[in-house]
Amino acid sequence: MLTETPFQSGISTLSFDHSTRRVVPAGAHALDGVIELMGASMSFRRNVEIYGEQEPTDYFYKVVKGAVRTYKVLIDGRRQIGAFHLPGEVFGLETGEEHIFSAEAIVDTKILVVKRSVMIALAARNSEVAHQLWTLTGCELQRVQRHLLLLSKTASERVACFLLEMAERIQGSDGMRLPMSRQDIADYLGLTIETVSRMLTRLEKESAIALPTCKRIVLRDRAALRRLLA
Amino acid sequence: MLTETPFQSGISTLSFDHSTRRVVPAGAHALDGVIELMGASMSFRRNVEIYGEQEPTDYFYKVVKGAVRTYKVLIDGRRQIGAFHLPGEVFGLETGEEHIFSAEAIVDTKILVVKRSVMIALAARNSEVAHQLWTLTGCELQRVQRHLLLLSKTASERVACFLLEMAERIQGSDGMRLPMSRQDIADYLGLTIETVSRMLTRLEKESAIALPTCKRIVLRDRAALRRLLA
DNA sequence: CGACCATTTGATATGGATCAAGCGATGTGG
DNA sequence: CCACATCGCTTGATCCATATCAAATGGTCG
Repeated sequence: MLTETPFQSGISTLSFDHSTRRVVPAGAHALDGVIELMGASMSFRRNVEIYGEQEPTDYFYKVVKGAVRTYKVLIDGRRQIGAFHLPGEVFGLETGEEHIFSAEAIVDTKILVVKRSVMIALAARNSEVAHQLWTLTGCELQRVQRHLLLLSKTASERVACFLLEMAERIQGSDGMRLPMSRQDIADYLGLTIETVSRMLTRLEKESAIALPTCKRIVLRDRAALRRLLA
Repeated sequence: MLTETPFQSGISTLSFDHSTRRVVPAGAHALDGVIELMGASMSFRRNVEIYGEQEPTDYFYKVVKGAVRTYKVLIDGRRQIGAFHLPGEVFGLETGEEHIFSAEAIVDTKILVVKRSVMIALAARNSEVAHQLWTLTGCELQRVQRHLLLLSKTASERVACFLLEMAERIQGSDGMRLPMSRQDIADYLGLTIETVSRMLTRLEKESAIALPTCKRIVLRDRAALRRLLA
């Protein structure tokens, strides 16, 4: 019942990954490589929409510089942020015909876009690309599942979890500079800005973190934060 | 940089889908077909574990009869249910090396299992299978995203949303028989059993539903339930 | 019938939302 | 360079939806 094509094994060549700036085996980052090679560069100013919900899922995206939020506005006006995407990350990997979430630039942002149809055609001919399309989607699935678990925790646990997650993704010797506002954080965590602010203040009083400015956060006691991860 | 294999198009043959009991084009349900043809049948009694979290993701599963819940127990002892899987549905489609959630039979359940490595090898040779592996994972991603949005709603909205979702998946002329307990529903919706029970009672008082027995639920006014979907 | 477990119902407590005010950073024009 | 306006953040007071605790009811199986 299955049509067969010659089995594909091994790695045939090398390529340069512009996001990690290293030469890597083609295939190890085949999809990333495709985006780097074939992607069109686009720039979006702060708060500008990249795509809207219900628009056709015509492209895959990769953040080069800046930060992106995906979100959905509920009927009652509240906004749920689905994800933050930082430089090097691929987003827009949906299999449905239409986007479920909207995407906006949080700050001035540069992204690469590749036509979805091109990538799918490529995946049909190249099992390495197909495998990676699947793997990336699986990673996104894991991320959303972790986000789901986050929403069943208390406010302080959510904030601690968010800080540890961001610290892993934003490198910085003297703490990290968050690109997103308190409202963005609140809408990601399913809390209000007031609650987020109160929890940050509490963590600062407990010396778990320091807040030199409101966007810059230093994790002073990661163990204390991890103890909050219910 | 990409190794190429002959492009694969069209549908070459037909197959019988045992879950839908219809002859379908191979490829249209290629992955399902593989599971039906190659899957090993297994039976699990009510409340028996199918796999545990942190166990290696060695298999893909398809429910034949019964119902399955996937869940994670948090440090504080609370349980978050990630999904309910009903007959005909594929689960265990994770790309990571280890399961993030555990899976248990809700009632006496029959499932088909296929080795993950076999399916991945097949996907490497057959782009139709690869595409479907991706598509199914994408559907699961959508499902989890909808679940995430559910958790940002009020208690009555969550319950209404759950009932409409289940009604679409469980056919039954005179209402549906839910396989899961109130505790399962509560842990899926991030509520307590008391709150779930109260919301059901309220919906019954408002004539939106009827509760002939506690497991059997009749949707009497779907429009009223839909009005609750914030 | 009686025991057991799941569900419902009732009374009270509480975490986070809401409403409201104050504070601090950033930018603009004089 | 400073006064002032603006916007985002923090802090305080109160309220409410849902959790928690407790008891009654109902359904199932020996």
